[in-house]
Amino acid sequence: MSAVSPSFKRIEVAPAYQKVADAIEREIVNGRIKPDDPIGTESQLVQQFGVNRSTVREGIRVLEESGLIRRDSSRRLYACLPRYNKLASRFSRALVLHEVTFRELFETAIVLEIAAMEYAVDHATDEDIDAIAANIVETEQSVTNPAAFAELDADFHMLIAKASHNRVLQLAREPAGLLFFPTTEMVVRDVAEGMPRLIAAHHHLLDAIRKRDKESGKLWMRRHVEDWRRGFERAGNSLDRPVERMYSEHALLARKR
Amino acid sequence: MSAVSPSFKRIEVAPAYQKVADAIEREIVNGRIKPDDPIGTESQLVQQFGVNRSTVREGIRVLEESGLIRRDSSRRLYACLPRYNKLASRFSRALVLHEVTFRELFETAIVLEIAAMEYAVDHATDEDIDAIAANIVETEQSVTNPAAFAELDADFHMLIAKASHNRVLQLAREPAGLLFFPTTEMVVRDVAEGMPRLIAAHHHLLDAIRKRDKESGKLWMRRHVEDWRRGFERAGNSLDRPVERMYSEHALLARKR
DNA sequence: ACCAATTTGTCCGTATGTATG
DNA sequence: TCATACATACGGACAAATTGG
Repeated sequence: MSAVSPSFKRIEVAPAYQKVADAIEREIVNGRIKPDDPIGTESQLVQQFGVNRSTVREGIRVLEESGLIRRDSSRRLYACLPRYNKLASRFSRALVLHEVTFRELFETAIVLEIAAMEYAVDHATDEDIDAIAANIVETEQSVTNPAAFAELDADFHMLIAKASHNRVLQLAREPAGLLFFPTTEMVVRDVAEGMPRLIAAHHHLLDAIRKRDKESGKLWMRRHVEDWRRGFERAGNSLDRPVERMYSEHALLARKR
Repeated sequence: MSAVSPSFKRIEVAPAYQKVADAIEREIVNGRIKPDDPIGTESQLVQQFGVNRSTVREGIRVLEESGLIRRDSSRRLYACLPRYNKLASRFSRALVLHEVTFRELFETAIVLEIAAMEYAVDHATDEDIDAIAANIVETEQSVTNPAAFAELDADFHMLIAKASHNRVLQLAREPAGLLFFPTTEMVVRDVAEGMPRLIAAHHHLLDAIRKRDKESGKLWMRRHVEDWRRGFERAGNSLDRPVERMYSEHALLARKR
């Protein structure tokens, strides 16, 4: 039927604001615009793209939300690296909306925490170890304040992940961690032996890192997370209950600047 | 000094478009607006919030980008659940921009893939098994096409994760997977025995699921991922090389609708 | 299949507050 | 302190697309 086969290129049809966002995104992802490079003022973008200011602004909002650009104190635009924390809370929010269960959270957290511990034993620096030790001291001093205690427990596990010096692992464990560790407060409130057991476990984990004893580290992390599960169930919760919407609000506070 | 302690509440100061976005987000996260519920037209939102339409539109762009609302074919606004895929590609892009190394990717992927396999052995349904079997048949038929072959390998691991019936794990492994598996194409091009070894491993993994043999499943998955690493290095790459920007473009194609 | 009403995408002009030099 | 540049927000406008008769 066709006399010739023209093989036209696909016509790109997208709203103007999207094209603006894509164009700037491309420059950043390709590295032609580096982090902290200025993007230019809105008026300049208006001129460069030949679209209206409102259109440029919509495109900018998209990039701000995805964390590729930010505004400094003077609201000038700069490129930046997406913050892990922000990405992780988006992730967490999605998990809550999908109504995942604590079992799913637990199953994932246990492997990621053990992996973080394994690599922390290999790669922890003296600074990492000092930070973890300081965290344990603080934790021991906050046994009368379950909320602060739970916060410090979350920090402990974050420090372990940081000590692994594996950013992918750090990023992968954070969404589950954001939802997982707030329950610590509930557990230590309801289970009397919760706090001392947790502190003892943290000591053993730090010791394992100091001694570069990988097997001991993995073992104690497994016990530690399993302990959380027992406490969670002893506090009267079922692992098959979905993560409640309430938690998301708690967890999402972190992302507010 | 102070005669009275007034204890005023913190004054919330934020741009109008942000308040619009936050207000709608709150309704969705709280569940008062459920997925697929209509959000209303821009004009309605203008009336309800008492702000300008441009302001409403900026707020909408933010929520669209974060995946909480979408527009259907008629561009009407609906609430929706954030898609895993979109979140994962944002994550992957961040990893690329942070210039993480293949070692970090590999260390994380190996624990997540093994965990996915472990739970897949427990929870895979007949449908899951059929889908995996079909994938293997397709893979065997595409040994002459490395690109399609690599794509099917990525699908295989996605199917394993799906068979785990753990959405947190599915979500956690996807960002690393998006960056990890595109390299399969490179490996099977450069290493002659790559394809048959990969296919054999997939067969063993499927067998393990069928026989509900968790130890065999974990063992073969470990071998399989280690095999990738050997192939990667044999193809002349260093694990300590950062994931290149190029890969991101490849991986990001997935998110385009 | 045609038409009227609605809605979105985009644009223009303007006012206001604020940051910077 | 003042002036300038800039971000935020507003009101109004119009064409194209979509909807619902």
